[in-house]
Amino acid sequence: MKSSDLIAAFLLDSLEKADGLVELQRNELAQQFNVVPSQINYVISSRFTPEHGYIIESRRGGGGYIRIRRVKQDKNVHIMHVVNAVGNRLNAMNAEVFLRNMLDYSYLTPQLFRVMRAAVSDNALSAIPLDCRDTVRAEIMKHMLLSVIA
Amino acid sequence: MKSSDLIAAFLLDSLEKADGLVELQRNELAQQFNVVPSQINYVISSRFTPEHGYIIESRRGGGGYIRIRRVKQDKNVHIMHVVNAVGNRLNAMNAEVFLRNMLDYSYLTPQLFRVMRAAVSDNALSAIPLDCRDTVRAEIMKHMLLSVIA
DNA sequence: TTCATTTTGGTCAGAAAAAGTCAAATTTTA
DNA sequence: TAAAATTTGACTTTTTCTGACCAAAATGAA
Repeated sequence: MKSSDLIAAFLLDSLEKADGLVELQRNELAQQFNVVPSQINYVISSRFTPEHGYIIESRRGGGGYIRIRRVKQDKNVHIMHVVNAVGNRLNAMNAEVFLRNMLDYSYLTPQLFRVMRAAVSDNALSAIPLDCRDTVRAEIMKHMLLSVIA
Repeated sequence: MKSSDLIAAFLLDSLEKADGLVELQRNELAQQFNVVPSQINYVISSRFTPEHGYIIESRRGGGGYIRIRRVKQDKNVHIMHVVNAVGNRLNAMNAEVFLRNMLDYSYLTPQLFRVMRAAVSDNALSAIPLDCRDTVRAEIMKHMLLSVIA
């Protein structure tokens, strides 16, 4: 059995027991599974992404941690659907369409709509080179949407 | 739990109870939390700055003190102040600090706070090269804040 | 008053304690 | 065998903690 799978299984189990919220210390966990610390990052970034329904938060320095939060999917199915529909790239026009649609269905308040539109607007993202702007926009959009669910 | 967080929590609690004005003795407080005195300075300068909405006054010599005062401001003024304070670059930690402060003052709803935090988190922006990430973050933050005012 | 002593708080740099990044090397899978 | 997934470790960044030394205010003696 691969280490990554073992670690992922452990984290899934912990999430189950802890009702969707688990906090870990990278070095400690790495030691428990006898792998280098950066492998914890690999496991998380390959299996606990927003697309998989998880939000990651972390802190460095003394007393640092990595926190994994599972977002509920049974409710907010529509929003999850949008998250998946966004995919890897998202242009400004489609972003607007998605947002307006959610506003129309009252999945978003008008204020939330304005803020999210501002965040993914071409104005806000103008410093990003065109070739990766839509990728970044997709990421921001997905993270914002998941935070609404969480 | 980190000492710094414990001390900050204690100070926030004191501020709450004392209606926004608290006065302390550096050495005494350091002793209570079993840290060196300069750590009190660290906690204050990392968490109770003007940007966070606090004013610090102090006096040396016999009967010396450190006074922390929370200042209340008009909502839009405060938000504009944050917009200005953001400047051209903004790292993830300061972003969090600004947002949390606005949340504390009820300038943002908890949901708005979560969404905005998600939008400027390092996770959402990980596709952007490090050397321009903080610039983009600053832009996104400012656009979102302005959309709240508008 | 003047000035030495004591009592505070202030600064800063370095150590320590985490987590993050990236790309090369290896292993697995199709 | 070629592509994808995994493993590893060297290097970076962020945050916290500590201590040595500095500066200012109060106090008391000469």
